[in-house]
Amino acid sequence: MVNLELSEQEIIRRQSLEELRKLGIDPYPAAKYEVNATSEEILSKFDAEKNNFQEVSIAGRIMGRRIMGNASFVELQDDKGKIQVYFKRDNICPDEDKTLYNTVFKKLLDIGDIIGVKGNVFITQVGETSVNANEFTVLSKSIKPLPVVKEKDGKTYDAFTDPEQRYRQRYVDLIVNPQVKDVFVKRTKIMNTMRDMFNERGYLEVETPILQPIPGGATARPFITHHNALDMPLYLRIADELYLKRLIVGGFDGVYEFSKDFRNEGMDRTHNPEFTVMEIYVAYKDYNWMMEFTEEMLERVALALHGKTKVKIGEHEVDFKAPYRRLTMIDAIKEHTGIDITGMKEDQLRQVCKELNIEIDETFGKGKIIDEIFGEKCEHHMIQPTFITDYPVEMSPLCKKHRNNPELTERFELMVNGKELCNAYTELNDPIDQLERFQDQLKLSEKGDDEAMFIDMDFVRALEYGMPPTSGMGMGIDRLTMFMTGQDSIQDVLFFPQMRPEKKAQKDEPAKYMEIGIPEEWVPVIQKSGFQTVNSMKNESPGSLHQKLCGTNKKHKLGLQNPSQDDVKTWIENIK
RNA sequence: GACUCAAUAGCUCAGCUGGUAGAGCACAUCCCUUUUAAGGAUGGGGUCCUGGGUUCGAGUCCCAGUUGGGUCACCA
Repeated sequence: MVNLELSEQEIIRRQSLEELRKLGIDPYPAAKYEVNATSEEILSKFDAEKNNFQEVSIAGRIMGRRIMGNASFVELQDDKGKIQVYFKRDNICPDEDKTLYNTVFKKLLDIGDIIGVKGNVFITQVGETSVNANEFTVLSKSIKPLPVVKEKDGKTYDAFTDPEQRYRQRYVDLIVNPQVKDVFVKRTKIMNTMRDMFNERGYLEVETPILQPIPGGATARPFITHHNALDMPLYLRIADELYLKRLIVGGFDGVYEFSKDFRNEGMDRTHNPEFTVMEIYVAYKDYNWMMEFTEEMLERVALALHGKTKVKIGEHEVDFKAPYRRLTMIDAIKEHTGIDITGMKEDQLRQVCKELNIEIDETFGKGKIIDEIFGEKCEHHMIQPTFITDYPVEMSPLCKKHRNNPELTERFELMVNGKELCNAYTELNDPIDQLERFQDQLKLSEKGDDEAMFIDMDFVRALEYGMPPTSGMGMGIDRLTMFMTGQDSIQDVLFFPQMRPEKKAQKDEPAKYMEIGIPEEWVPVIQKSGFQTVNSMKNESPGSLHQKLCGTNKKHKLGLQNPSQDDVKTWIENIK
């Protein structure tokens, strides 16, 4: 019996699957398939005069077919791209038996199937490099139809564009939208370029705990989980800073980690609950050194990706060529508001906010107010890479005080395209100062600031043993990838962005139908007729329900013996 | 979290002022023995997101919900 939940095309493909088996062809063979060329290699290196690629073996997914009697053209897509394959009946079937071409190829294969092809490369009359197939092998039958996207001269027809489906079913997105693949290839290239540079300098890639008893190193609401054996709460890390600095204490002079961090906060175009940050710590350096290191790194990444330092981000062209402009936070505020906040007290800063029409909270400390002014009035102006330096001490509890001004810290953030891209310090290594700063955070927390940092006494103890002067930097990899690939949503640089679970339509189990006397084989028919639950039939008239069921039976040629009207009447009466 | 837009065939989308659900691609059957999104003909395919309401009658109007997008807020 046919499955009523399947669409017509799915049913046909399942039938093809059976037909293949009947012909002795395994639609899901176990054996490896030897591949000796990719579409990309063939298209870029084939030379008719050299007559190379005369015994190629390629494999991929059928993305389009043009069947014309005893000759056909297939678009075959592999990891690197697409190539046309020419199927000629008498090539595939040199003998009398033409089944392989007429039945297997023409009728039983579909768009979406994965096949292997052996043949020789040639150029068609129209001038397209193609593989002339001598034999083909079914490698995997696809029983769900793929969205068909066609293109001609760079113009795309019927593109698969629904964001919800693209993110939920990324595999489909990757198959039919090849440019999506490119973003993720670039993402990996970005990380590899950084990794290469760090390794060349002898810094060590390390791994630190994701499950942490104290979520430190940043201010953010963490995810909380529970360890059964220890019977204690654990937090998913919001940063790896405190662990990496412990490693600097331990004697590594340079450590870095590409770390998945988790923050239990809102989601939008630039925030996903889990995201990737690269953090690096280098001993005997300060934040001035780190600025040079950072601009060198970004220049190198841009060059590796694009071969040039200029990158188009939205409507702007951003140049990652070092050096970048350096501007203190106070100067940035002066530049964009005309107000010099140097040396102002909290109440004066609140007055400034009032004048500038910036809303602030009662609980805000001095540092947070300054940050608010900067965020409101300056941040979005910083299109070209700009280092903003010297943040107020209150908002940087892990950062060393400025060598010339104890109100400030030796911290910088790099702003690109109006957004923060990275954050770096001359690290605080004075254990007594560190403890005091943690205690100040506690006071902020008592004042009502729910994002103030937790105190990590073990980290303080580590500093008490002595940490060399160190500079550290953290960079959002998702955001960097967005910039470097011109995507304006974080969902487009994550393979599997977080989504609400798909809702399944509520449906009663067959047993519930059988309780009121309905034979099991009629349950799918009833559900197909629109009654997903027993209760939904309650107010239906027996005559109408009877007609609908018989109709479904007939329409789908199920061949079931129809129930009598009295049967149906009894069923409805049995519903409680 | 607020506001706003959207959800119709496997995919992309029409569907007016409420009156039997439409197209292109895909699919099937046949013809054609064939070259570039596309040869021709015919045909099948629908829980119009879900649940209520108004109405003689709802894809369409109203209310509530679900999911997604956008803007804002929160948030580094």
